[in-house]
Amino acid sequence: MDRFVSTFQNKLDAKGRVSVPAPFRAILERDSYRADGVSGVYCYPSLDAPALDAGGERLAQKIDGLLGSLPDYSDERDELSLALYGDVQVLTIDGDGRIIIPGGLRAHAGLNAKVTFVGLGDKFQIWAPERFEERRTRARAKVHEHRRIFAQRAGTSNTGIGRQAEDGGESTGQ
Amino acid sequence: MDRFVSTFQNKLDAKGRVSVPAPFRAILERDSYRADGVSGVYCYPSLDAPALDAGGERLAQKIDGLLGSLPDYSDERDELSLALYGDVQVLTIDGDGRIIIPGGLRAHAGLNAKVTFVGLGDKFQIWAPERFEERRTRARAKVHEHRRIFAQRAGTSNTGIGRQAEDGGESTGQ
DNA sequence: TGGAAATCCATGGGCTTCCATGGAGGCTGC
DNA sequence: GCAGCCTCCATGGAAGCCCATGGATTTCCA
Repeated sequence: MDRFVSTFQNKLDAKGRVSVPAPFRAILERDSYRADGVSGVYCYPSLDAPALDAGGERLAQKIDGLLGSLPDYSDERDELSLALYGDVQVLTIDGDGRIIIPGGLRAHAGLNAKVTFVGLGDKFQIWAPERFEERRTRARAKVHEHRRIFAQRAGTSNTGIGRQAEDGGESTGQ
Repeated sequence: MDRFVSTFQNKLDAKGRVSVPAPFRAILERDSYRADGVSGVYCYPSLDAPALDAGGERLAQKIDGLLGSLPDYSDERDELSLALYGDVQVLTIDGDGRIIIPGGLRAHAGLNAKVTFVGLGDKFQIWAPERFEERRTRARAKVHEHRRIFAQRAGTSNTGIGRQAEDGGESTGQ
């Protein structure tokens, strides 16, 4: 299955447009349920971070799945879908591979001139670069902390995961 | 499958007309059982909220299914069908994408100058903006309450849903 | 192997279309 | 004849579409 991986930094222009990194775009196209390949990006404020969560059909189905576990037309379901679906926006990718990030979402993530796209497997996130760096530093520290646990679980094999990340090797999309 | 998502705020004019948000309209058209694309909107007072529930063919079929699961001629079924069908109105979308909300429905939802449309997946709701904000806040709180349950159901992967929030960010369509 | 050509991609800008909104008639039924 | 409803038109702003550019990478051929 396709996975969103790696990070990219692109510019947000005066009209609020950003290029979606080409690799992400390719995944989104394959993930579209529409035969015509016209794909949208489901995007909503992250619940746990000043960032945006985004993904394709697969991500949307995941939300469906969560709500599907509640009985149809129960009060509870209505209430939860109001919060989950109500905050979602479907961003369309234009002919040049760009999306427009609406003001509300931009505000939530504190986006300015540049934005960072981070692959997270099933989905990706959109961050303001500064905030992302900060979060990344913290995350690396945590990974380091848990390194031994990973190593144990992973047995002898060496995936490289759980080692220190010091590469700095950004795969900065241009 | 198409989903109603995101929130929009439109004006109710002096004649009681409102534009149905274009994305919702597109879904309704695809969902229409009529080849000509002329679509109606099934609309009725929400059972548990000062709002209106609305949707297309799919929604109507879902209600049929719900009622069909109850025994014929049971009191339960009679009551429920009265509640569900009794107040249903089929609103027609005019050439400019607007509907007229009849007085009874308008009263139930307490609509005035502006109305908020919120997507709930299978259907959407129409709210008075103030009441909507209130409900949205409550709903978000509930999502956080449920975060653990959601995190479990979502499996190992991380949709971000159900984790702790620190935001309060808006994501209002337009 | 080195250099030229082709390709991909992010970015900028202009232009057209869409969409929400306001208002003017016209049809119909009472 | 009047009220309610529907159709049609006008408008401004936003969103989407098309084309141009320039840099980086890859391909290909001499």
